[in-house]
Amino acid sequence: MSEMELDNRGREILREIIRNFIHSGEPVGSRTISKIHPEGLSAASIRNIMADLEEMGYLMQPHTSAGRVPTDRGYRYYVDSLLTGMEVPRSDRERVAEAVRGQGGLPEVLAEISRVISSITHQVGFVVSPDHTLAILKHIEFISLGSKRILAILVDRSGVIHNRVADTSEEISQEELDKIGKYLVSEYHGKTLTQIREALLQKMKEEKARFDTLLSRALALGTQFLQAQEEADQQVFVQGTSNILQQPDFSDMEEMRRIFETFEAKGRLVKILDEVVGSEGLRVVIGSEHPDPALAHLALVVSPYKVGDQPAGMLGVLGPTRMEYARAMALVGYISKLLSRILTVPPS
Amino acid sequence: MSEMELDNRGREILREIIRNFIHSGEPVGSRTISKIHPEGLSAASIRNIMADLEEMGYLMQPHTSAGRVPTDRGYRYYVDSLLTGMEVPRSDRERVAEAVRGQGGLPEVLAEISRVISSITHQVGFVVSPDHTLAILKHIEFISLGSKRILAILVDRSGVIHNRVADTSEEISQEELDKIGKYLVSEYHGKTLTQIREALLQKMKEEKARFDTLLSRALALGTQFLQAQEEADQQVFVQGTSNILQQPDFSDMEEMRRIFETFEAKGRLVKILDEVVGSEGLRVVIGSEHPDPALAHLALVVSPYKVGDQPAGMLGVLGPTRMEYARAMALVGYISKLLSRILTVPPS
DNA sequence: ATTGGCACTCAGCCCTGGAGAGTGCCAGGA
DNA sequence: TCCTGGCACTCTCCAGGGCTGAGTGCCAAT
Repeated sequence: MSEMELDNRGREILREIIRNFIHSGEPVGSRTISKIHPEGLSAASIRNIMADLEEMGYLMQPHTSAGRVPTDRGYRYYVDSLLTGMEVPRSDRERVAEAVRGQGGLPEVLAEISRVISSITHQVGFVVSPDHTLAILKHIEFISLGSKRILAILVDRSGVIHNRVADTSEEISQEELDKIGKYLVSEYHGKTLTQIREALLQKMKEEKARFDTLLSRALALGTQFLQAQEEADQQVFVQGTSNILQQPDFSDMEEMRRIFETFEAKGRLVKILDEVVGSEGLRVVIGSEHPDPALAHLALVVSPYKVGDQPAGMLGVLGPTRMEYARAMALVGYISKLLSRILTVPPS
Repeated sequence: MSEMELDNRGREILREIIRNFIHSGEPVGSRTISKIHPEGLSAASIRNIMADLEEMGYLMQPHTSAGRVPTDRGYRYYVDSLLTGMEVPRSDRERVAEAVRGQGGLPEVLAEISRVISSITHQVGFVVSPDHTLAILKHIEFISLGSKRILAILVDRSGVIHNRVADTSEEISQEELDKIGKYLVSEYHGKTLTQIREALLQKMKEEKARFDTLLSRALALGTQFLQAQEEADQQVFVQGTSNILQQPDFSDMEEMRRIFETFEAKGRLVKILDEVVGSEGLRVVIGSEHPDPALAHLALVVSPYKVGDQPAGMLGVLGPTRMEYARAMALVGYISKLLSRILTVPPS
């Protein structure tokens, strides 16, 4: 094996080194691997291979006389090519099931899921709530709060409740509001919010000339609230941030502070996640691969989940690059599939 | 001045020491104070006074040859007797006003307030949302989500929206639900949720014998949801946790972890706050005075706010005991009064 | 190609000694 | 009686030096 490609033995050694490091957190030396190695290579031979792996950028030494530590590139190779698939243990599946079965609306369930992820992996778990615009209209209701303030309550097919307050230019009576609500439901029941908004805009153009005040008000009100809804931030549930502090890998307070700041600024977090997550399938982002430097020493395992056939939200795990990738990936994959199923075919 | 009581000069010195320590974070020595002191006492005299203050438990030395540091008792005395009242600067008042004026419902405003508190004090800011049970009914609506699942939406007089999903024992049609909602509103509009619940329970006893299904269902449904509502956790908005990490006062990771855990477990946090907050007025809890050991090195400035004449929620600041008490107290007091006013006379 | 051997490097630890900050106490002065 | 200057003392902090243990890189032998 020279500098070009990784032969089979090199891969085996690399895997063993990373596995070891993930569990111990200590730089791993040639002797350690030599003892484990099935074919019984001597420490000296391992050293040669290690030197090669280092040259290729998969490993590095914290200092001259220490063992080796994986680089981000090393983890990347490990995740892409060395990882053996893993089942989610039965006990974990049960904990997830329990969280999903829980009482309360979707927000409560998502919060509970983030809690379970955090608790199983001992890392930071997160769930980003589904995109509102994909919600399918089931019921809409307008309630006058007095003097031109109107509250809109919208229920989607899976029982998620969206609400929004806005001001209108003119006073509208409660009866009229009821009628407008009924009209919108009867007309657009079963459509997604985006579809409805488009349909309303279309109709507004067509009907402009006419003077059916009820209808025009319905259109105005509907578009106004759907617009607001689209702009509303997605909710983010983050749990287990204190786990990050446990990790001995971190000692730099200033960096730590920036990480916590990122967790707190939910909007920024979603943006970062949006940048890296695809429309399909699980992604792993490791250390320096992150677009945001605040996460430069963290690894992210994230997967989108769907509502119907549209990607709607995402969930995952954040932790130090020294992370049990296999476990985290299995869990995140499992939950994202489960959640997609639940949201697509609503319970009952 | 001997061991018994603090004479005027002792108080002056103590105040100066604490002021100094709050700003520098370094143990303060006799020379430093001697230089500041208006009456021009020598360092040696200051030392004698310091020794007395230490004996009385207001100060301590981290080690023999260091300056003095306030004890929790010292801070307590400072807060109770040495603090000169302070105005909230105009610029801060404006930032608060802006947060309150913001678009969106109450939750958004409260979240924004916690953010402003954190940003002004550079500490952790928090707001606990008002107790649901004090809300005054304006509108209630039941929506069937199919197969015995029912969503209740309740709007109170200040425009806050509460919603809750629950299962019923038998299917109820949407028309019936509408009727039930209308009935409850017409009957109990303007009452608080607690009052309503009691009235309903009362009525249930009386009407037990009769067989008006609509009425009995209304009663059952109403009590069920109001019950659930009372049990619902109060929301807590916590912001600026990362500021805690900036503080050089903390270095013990394990303790830090426990603090962050406490911030994350909102329920536990509310319980702790409930224990210390009174029904009226601002409270300061310093270090070891805390009932919960997790906060043993933190200081808390907290005040309840009211809806009408009932204490409803609370808000405040959490930070190291080395905190700018005057500023924090002024700000928390100011905001709590402002919030009480807003919630009592809702912005039309 | 693999291995045992050997020299080398470096973090971690403990010890030491000097500098600096601050104290406690004492004796002299208003 | 209270205040103050002076002085010895204590203790942290830091830098330097020596030792140990872990682990490496390289070389010559198999």
